[in-house]
Amino acid sequence: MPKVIDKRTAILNNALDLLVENGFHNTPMSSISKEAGVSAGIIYHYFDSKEALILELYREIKTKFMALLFAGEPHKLESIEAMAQIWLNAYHFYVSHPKETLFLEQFENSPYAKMCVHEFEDKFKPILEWIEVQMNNGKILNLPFDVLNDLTFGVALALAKKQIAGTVQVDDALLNQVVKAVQRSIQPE
Amino acid sequence: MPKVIDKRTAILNNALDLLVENGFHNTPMSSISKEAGVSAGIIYHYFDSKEALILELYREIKTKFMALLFAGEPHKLESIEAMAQIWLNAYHFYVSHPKETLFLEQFENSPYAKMCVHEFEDKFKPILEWIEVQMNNGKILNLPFDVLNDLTFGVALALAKKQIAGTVQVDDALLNQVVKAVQRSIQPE
DNA sequence: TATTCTTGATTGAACGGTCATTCAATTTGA
DNA sequence: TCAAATTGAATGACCGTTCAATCAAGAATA
Repeated sequence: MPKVIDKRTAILNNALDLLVENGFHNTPMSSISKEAGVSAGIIYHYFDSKEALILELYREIKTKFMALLFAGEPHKLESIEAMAQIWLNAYHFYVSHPKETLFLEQFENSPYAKMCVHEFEDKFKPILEWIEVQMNNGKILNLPFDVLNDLTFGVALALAKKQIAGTVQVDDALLNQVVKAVQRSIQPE
Repeated sequence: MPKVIDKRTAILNNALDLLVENGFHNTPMSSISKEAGVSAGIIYHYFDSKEALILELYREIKTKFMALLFAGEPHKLESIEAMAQIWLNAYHFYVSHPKETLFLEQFENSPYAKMCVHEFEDKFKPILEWIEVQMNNGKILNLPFDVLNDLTFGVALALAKKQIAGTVQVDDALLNQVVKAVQRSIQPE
């Protein structure tokens, strides 16, 4: 029985680099195989198609992201502090995994998105319930979840993308200011 | 001398529809010509290449957006009200020009972006100066411009995209709440 | 131990489809 | 009559995918 996973992960790793660098459509399978040091055909031994390869990459990255999102046991924290914890978890994932972040962005803004974003929806259930409780307690503005998302995590992503691009230098003081601004925006006056 | 501009704008209009619907790379020139009711070759009479066509579309849309962004003479308004005015201008452009908005998004998240986004940078000069004044007066948090942007216009864009996608229904009351939330986030406590 | 056997891994040339672009020929309209 | 507009078939490049052939290595056999 031959090795296994080495070549598969080599393919995935190099695919990530190239897909982020050149975009999905300007990344030929041939360039992925070349960069990974394997033959053109072998990719089709591990993946059904280019699309399947990209979907698999998405699933792996998104799973890793989800795991880190709820790190630090935010459910044990009180009220608005839990939100700050999750917000910072998201932000730190983004800036410490730039390639993964840019991949997720490209993926979720592509036609592929429809095919499997729903797979991760139920991971958000606990956070949705938590938000409902906070709203009922008057701790958080009573807004649709998607709108709250734009006001909070959307800002984290946008800021991280600027940091990744080098457009802004985000130090701890600035990050703190932004967290407070985000909290202020979603709290009743 | 034959007509002129009809065919050119027919090409641009149909290109916009198709590029937004199918993405840049899944929109063959042949489909654009077919949809516009012209022959395949004529596009190259009006545009040097597919890339040139896309760049031209971007320039026209971005120019239209910029013009509307500063409508209502916000410079005559006081303080934080001006910001709300511009914010609403942006939001209303987005929701009333969904195809244009999705095109801008796709364009600015593509490799094309580097080629001409800088062309519109100086249009922002006046707003930058206005912000500096507000900061010095303690009306706005002293944050880098890009960060302020994410906290304000980034939210407008994200919300508009959800509205376009039909994910959330944004009525005037909700919009008002969001504007206030955004204002709160960038004001010193 | 030495020799097949077997099965998955691996190769890379070749196929087929798509698409941006070209251009010789034709049409249009002043 | 001329120049610009227009056509659409042809060209050539690119790229996803296939596949017949080869390889590698453990299992079975002698």
